[in-house]
Amino acid sequence: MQPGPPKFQRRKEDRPGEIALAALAVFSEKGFAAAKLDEIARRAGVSKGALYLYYETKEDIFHAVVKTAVAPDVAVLRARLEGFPGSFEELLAIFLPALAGILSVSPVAGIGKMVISEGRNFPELARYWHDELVAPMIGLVSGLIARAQERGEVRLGDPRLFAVQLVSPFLMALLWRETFVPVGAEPLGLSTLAAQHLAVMKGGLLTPANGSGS
Amino acid sequence: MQPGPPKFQRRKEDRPGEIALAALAVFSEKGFAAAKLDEIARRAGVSKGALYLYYETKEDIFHAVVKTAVAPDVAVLRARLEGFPGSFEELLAIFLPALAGILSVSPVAGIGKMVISEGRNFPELARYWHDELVAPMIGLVSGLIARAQERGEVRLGDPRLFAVQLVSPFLMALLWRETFVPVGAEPLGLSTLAAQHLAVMKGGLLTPANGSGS
DNA sequence: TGCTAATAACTGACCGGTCAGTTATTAAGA
DNA sequence: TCTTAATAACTGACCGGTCAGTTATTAGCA
Repeated sequence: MQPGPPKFQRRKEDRPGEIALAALAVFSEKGFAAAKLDEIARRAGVSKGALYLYYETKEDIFHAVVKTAVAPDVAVLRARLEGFPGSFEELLAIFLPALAGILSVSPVAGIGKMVISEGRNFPELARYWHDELVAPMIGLVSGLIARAQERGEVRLGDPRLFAVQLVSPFLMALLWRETFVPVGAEPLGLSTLAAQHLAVMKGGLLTPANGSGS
Repeated sequence: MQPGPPKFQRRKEDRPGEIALAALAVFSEKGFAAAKLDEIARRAGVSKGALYLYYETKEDIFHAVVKTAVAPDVAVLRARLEGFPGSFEELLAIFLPALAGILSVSPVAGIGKMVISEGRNFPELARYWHDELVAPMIGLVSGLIARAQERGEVRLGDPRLFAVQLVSPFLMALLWRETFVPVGAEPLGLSTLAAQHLAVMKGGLLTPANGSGS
């Protein structure tokens, strides 16, 4: 009887991370409900039963995915914004291209789309995402806008809605890419969009003293 | 044996419309995959089997929903845009609030979110929606922008991306309402958003000769 | 160093519930 | 009476979660 290659190895340390990585891919591609645990297990190189050695439920796996794959990107963006020293116009010139860059690369895109897709049927997912990521980011950006308004750099208006105006084109570009490009639509150029959006926001959001002078 | 009220009535003419109406509600609430035919049938006041007297498959029912519930709204908007006589600035002042109004009321919102949600797993849905509604509308708006650019009313840049900038805040507001408001987030005021977005777009999208003068 | 007992990481067949779609049957309506 | 709209019971595929059994790995002992 040849021993042959072993059927599996015991790698307790690595499994959770590998499972979360595989789950990120499958969740991004299929969405939460349509993601099959069998496929996550297959891609992670383990059996389905092994998933339950490290995680309680499917939702538990999702939370792990968010923590390991999304939170770091957000933390970086957050740190960059919080400590920014320059004017609001300079902040915009940094922030918009940075956002475009992150969305091009980071798994935030796929997971974010998933939350939108499945939020209705899995409220825990929506609540977690909102409380942990969306609300703090919107609050941060709104605060920056409010302070710029006090300094007279930004026109009057609801800072929260200005924040929506700032980020929404990128959200739409992301959804466009995930939804319509696969069925033949022309992609939206993220970097061009960032540049163009920056120009328009400078002209429309900043007060004349600041906005026209660049 | 009392005859009692009849167990059902034969209403061949009305059934398809009633089923489509019930399906619209269920699809909007649950999304395509999670919408159960049993529930659609129950709300339409028929048995599940009756659905199959009038429609071939679940996807077939969805196509009926789009045709009967969404297309009319889009046609109205389209007609209003195509025949608009005034300047681009005047067009904006009509178009943005009109868009906000339609999204507040029409089932386009729910169905649109559904297409985004399920597009990945049901490409037919995404293709149909894109080809029938999204692409024509984007093309129409882009065309209007391009003509305004030729007249010198709008700044230079990719008209398609300008169109994205114009409509994306409303898309985001809609997704916000459907995704995060149910789990406790503060709603975004659609009409305030329209007014604020109009002001910013006037300042940033129109050329100085046109934009500053209102 | 080699042999064996003990441990626990891992497997994969299975179960219960769900749901799109089917069909045998009934009864409304002309 | 006859046609057919409509019902209600049914089928079969699918999938999250379980668990009895298997095997890689380590510890104990000579």
